[in-house]
Amino acid sequence: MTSTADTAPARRVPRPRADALRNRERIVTTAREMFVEFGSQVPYDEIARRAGVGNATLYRNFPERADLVHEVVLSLMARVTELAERAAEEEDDTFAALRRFSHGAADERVGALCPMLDGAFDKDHPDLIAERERLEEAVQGLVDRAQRAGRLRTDVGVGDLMVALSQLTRPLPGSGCGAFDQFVHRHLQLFLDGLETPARSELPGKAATLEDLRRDSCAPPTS
Amino acid sequence: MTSTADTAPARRVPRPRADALRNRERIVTTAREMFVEFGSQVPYDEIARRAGVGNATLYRNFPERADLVHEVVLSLMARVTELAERAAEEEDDTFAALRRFSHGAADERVGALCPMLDGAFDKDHPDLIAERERLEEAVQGLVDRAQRAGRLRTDVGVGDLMVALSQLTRPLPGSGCGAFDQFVHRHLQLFLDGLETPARSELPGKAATLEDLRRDSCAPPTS
DNA sequence: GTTAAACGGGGACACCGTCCCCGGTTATTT
DNA sequence: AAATAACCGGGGACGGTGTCCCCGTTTAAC
Repeated sequence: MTSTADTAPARRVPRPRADALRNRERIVTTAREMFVEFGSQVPYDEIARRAGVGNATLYRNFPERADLVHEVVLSLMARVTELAERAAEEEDDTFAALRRFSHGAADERVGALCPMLDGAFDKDHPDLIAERERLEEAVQGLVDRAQRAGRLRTDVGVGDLMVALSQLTRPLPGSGCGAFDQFVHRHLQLFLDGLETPARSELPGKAATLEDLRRDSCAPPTS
Repeated sequence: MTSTADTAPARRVPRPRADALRNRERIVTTAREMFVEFGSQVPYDEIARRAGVGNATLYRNFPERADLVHEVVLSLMARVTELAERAAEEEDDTFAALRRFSHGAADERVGALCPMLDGAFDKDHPDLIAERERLEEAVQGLVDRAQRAGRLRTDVGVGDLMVALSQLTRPLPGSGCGAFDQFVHRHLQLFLDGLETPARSELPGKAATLEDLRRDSCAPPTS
């Protein structure tokens, strides 16, 4: 299937084995789920077990935990960005686009992005900056459109949406069961209802941009 | 052992030392904060350090971790219950009462109740059941009143409110900083706006009672 | 069929949280 | 104010757990 135009260089065969690729994919997927559920400090061996691979495979693919976190965050951001872009493209109603994006992001467990905030990996990696800019642009576009159309209250920002989205979609710790998944979309829907115009109350504080999040989230906890 | 009945009129020393009581109080308060921030598995020594007491004092007061969790949950539930009762009593506007309670509960970090769900302590303790009934009654009263007054949409239940409240007020893992505190009340306010009548959208699923929560949240994750 | 990369499990090492012991301190009693 | 006993707090040993490597086996690729 992968008919990549590799005119074999004289050096070595650049083809990784098929099962190796499959395992790597399984690991990233599993890690994303477990990061959301238990945080990015979840034991390596647990990830390996749930992914159905040996722990050595995990260590071979991601010698540093930061590598794995990086990969997970990157893949998730890409998926969420695509969600935002497609929602903007395919929905005429600006607020419906926002709803669609939000529910989609919830399904993707966008809460997994919170390891971005605990300094356990390189926030300034080029890949990450690039992907982040795409994401910001896409979501900011959704917000702007809805606000310009007078459907979304103007006292909220992208940061508000993303943080609330993360919070509402996080599973309760310990309970591995999906019992709360049924609530996630209910509560998200209620939150979105609150975002719609006309505004029903005055909000404390000020609208949060993604810039605000990055800046404020780096305070050392104890020092 | 100590002389029992002949010298002292009271058989037991009726007075624990003043600083002992003070320390115990400090411990519970600190533990509540740290449970919210890091979960109920936070190291004992850390709690002691932040509370400004020696670790031995902590172990002397709460030999089992379950004892400490029990105490924290109980005190938190009591405070939240009181919030609900006072809100119902002092606010004429039914929806304003709901708002006041919700923001108060957010300040109390009601998200700390989620350790209730990881089986790390006795859910069936008499004290706990009693306090839980008081809490349910109080909050249910707020909800009923607002719904009967036509201010609160009727497709939501107490469970929806409590779960969303917990989710929105949970601090992000790792980031010990309170940078997100400023967002909590904003997002809660937005959520509450979504709860008000008239309903702006149709919710998926069905209204959640507290009964639903208790039943669904006890599935063993992996064992 | 041959080759070598990839796999998976077992186990040693190191780190961290738990828990106890004991000298010093502080509140209470006369 | 001095005596007394309970309480406090830090240091350190023990045990558990996560990390990481080694090696025999499997499996995809040629």
